[in-house]
Amino acid sequence: MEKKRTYNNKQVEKKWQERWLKGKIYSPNLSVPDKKFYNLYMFPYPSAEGLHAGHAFSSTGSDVYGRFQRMVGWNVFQPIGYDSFGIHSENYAIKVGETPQTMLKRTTNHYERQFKSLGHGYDWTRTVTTSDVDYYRWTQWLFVEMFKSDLAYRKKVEVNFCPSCKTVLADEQVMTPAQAMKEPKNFDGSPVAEPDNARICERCGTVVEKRDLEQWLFRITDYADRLLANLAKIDWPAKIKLAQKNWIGRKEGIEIKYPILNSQFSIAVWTSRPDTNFGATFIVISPEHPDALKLTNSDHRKEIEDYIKVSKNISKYQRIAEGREKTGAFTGSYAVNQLNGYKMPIFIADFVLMDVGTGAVVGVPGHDIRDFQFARKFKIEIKRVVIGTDGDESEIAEEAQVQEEEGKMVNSEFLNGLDIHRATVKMMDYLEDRGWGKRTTSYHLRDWLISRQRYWGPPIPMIYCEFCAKREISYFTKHKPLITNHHDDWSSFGWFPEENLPVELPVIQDYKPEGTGRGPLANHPEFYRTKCPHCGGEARRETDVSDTFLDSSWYFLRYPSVGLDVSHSESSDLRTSWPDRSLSSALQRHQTQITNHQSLPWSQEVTRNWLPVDLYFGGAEHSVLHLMYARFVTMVLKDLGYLSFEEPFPTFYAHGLLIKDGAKMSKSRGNVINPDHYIEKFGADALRLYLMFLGPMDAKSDFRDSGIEGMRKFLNRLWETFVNLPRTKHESVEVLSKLHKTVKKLTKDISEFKYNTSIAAIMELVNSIRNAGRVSGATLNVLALLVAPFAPHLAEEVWVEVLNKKYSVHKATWPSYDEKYLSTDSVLVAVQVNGKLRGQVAVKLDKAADESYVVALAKSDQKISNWLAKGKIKKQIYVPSKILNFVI
RNA sequence: GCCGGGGUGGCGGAAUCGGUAUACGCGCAGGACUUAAAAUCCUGUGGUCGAAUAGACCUUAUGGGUUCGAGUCCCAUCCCCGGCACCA
Repeated sequence: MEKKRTYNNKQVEKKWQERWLKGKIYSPNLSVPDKKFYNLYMFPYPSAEGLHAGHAFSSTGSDVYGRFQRMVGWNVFQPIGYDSFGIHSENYAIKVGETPQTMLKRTTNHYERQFKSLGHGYDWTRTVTTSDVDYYRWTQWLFVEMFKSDLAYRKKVEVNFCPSCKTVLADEQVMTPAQAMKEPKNFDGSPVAEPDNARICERCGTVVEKRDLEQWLFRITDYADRLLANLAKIDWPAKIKLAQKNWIGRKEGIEIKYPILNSQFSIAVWTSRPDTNFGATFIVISPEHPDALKLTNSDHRKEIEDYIKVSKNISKYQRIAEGREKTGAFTGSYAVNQLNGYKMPIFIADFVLMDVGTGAVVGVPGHDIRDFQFARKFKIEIKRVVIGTDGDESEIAEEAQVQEEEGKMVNSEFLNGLDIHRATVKMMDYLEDRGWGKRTTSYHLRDWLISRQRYWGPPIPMIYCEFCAKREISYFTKHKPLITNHHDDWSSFGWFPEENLPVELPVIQDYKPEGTGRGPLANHPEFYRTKCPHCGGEARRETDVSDTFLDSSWYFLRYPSVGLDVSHSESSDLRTSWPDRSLSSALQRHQTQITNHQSLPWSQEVTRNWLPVDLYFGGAEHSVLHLMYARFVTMVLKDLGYLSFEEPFPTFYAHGLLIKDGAKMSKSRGNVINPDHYIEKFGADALRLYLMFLGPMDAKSDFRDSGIEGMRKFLNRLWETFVNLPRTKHESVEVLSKLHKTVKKLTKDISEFKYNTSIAAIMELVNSIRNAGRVSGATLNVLALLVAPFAPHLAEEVWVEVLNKKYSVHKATWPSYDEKYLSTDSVLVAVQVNGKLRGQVAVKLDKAADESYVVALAKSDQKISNWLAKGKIKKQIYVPSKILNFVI
């Protein structure tokens, strides 16, 4: 009797992990551009001691795909790194009472050990850590390029400020409690007034405040149209594209100027619905509107001033909260609707926001719910100018009668009878012809706020010289902007980029934020004191650091070039990749410099061969943050001539969320899963299989401890199958057929990320083999390959040790669907179900048998009887459809 | 409110083109092995009625429709999840 070998998962997994690393199995030669597959997993930010189960879930999903691609013949490059700069890591360092440097040294080691213990096929010779000076000098370089392109500028802006994190947040980082999945809390501990409408810090859940601060911004809005248009070209989940589309929020409209009665002034409003303008009966402007007081009559001054004062103390988010009673105050002046001479009273009301449109709204109460509510309250005339689909022509007295969507124009002179969409176009033409309005497009997207008043980030590499500022000298005095030319809409005087990068982040002890509106570096003269690059006089470095999302906006460009000495010139010519449109001379000079080059953050050759990313695998929570910023940065780099493509991730797959026992994992629930525990107890293969078996990759998956036991059992049975099941030369028909089907199913399912059904199919196959009680070596070969993406350690062990192969299973070729098992007969059968004739089935066996049976639709049993009588049906048998394929 | 995606056993979830609904796994029940337990293996397992491993009826959120045939297609209703939202 053969001696039973039992499966020691711990020993096997450790052995192969070491061998893979030593043999550099997963470190491809990137100078081979053929059949390249850049498989990218969204790198984690270290804000805890190590990985949580969500990382294990999503990274395994990415790894399975990478391993599969490798087996079907692609040269797969699968890197990993750490998004270690930024607020998440800094907050964690503060929490554990360490410097970020100390904390990261420990935790990134832990992350690395965990990633390795999961058995992922990462290229450990090419990793990226965004807080390494080798990396962030290039993040700073990117900032400088932005500045030189005139895409970076300073502006005093009303910013979101988190009093707990003591920093400014981008709009995208401010969320509702539901979005952030956090309980809202006030900084001072007081109860949150309207928790559902609160806007909180994405990171800590504190209700954000509004502050006016001078900040650096990137002109992402200049790229709004391109970001929108390109969505059609990329293969991303529809919901992510939709989120980006909504976030960009492009709307065609028109800016209309209304003269003010008895005054030389006019008021500009923006509207997307000029068609209803004959029904306009009032104007509302925002309390922050610069002309608010100018438009106010002396006898209304007191009232208006009081109103503005009160509205200042209400947060923006409360102001626009739905269902809130309208408030407002009359300025005493009127604007004239030149279409019909109507005198429209001008009000100030807080529901109008200064940063939307022109900060002024024309009120059409008959056809806008919000305007209707306002008109009701202030007893303003309500005119009907549209008859909706309900045909109602009566006076509009109820909110339900307010028709916003569809209809035909009435009471609108030259528009009468037109459908509202055609009327809109006609009205725009009319207004433009007379010079009363101008078509403009409005966007929801705002410029990207880059500055952070924090310590743990790349110092913004800019220098401010007061002396030069006074003399109105700046970088742009000598240099032309490379891309756009906005520098005259902000004062760039005194600002110069640091050419000698990196600007190193000093190691300081007092790195915690103070909430003063300035970063901790502002307390360190040894950092900020410097010389002006222009006049050589005393100057001051910028002490803000850049947003974390700048670090992660380009990391995928870095990976393939890690370890290459790219600071020497590569004689490659980028000219072919230059944009066709006419270039400014400044940009042309710049591109000549690139070609001749100087240093770059990446090798041009490797980048040309390996980018863009072939599959980007990550979470949907970055829909409008990282995924938008990375696209923007890539477009800019393309325009500057550094890259030949403008979409970094042509294919993106968004994985779902991992929950535990039906609830979201959280520390307060005490249901956070540490993958280490499960790897220790069940092994990495069991954990991988279980995580992938839970459910569809893109849905919420529910982790239950009892389930993983089953996977361990399955792995043992699998091992038994390889080692102890009696061998045979002739495989049974059942097993062959099943094997056949499984190969086919997996090939399709894995490429569509249907991992759970893939694993189920493998289990079925194994059950079928074990029921047969014997197995052929050929079948085992195929089985090992099928299992390999999911349970790489076990697959490797049986491949090399049991099946005596000389090379790694991951270098083996994925099995193909072999047609030779198929018969060439063809029969036409009638199917009986439960003794009743249920239809005629033509079963063709000449080609792929198990997919090509065709159900011929018989209109009735009578018809089948007829067919039978006429001999059209050659054979009538009872066929349980489950075994239909075998009967064939 | 608008725009997406869903609703299938005790649970996670399967089901190409409309063709025996509930694959695979968990759980549960019974059995084998064992002094016993664990582990392992075998059998059963949608519901109701039924002594039944006889048989019948019902069953994919609810109600209707198309079809020889509907989880799947169409209409209506209810519920859940995600995105957007006084955006002019």
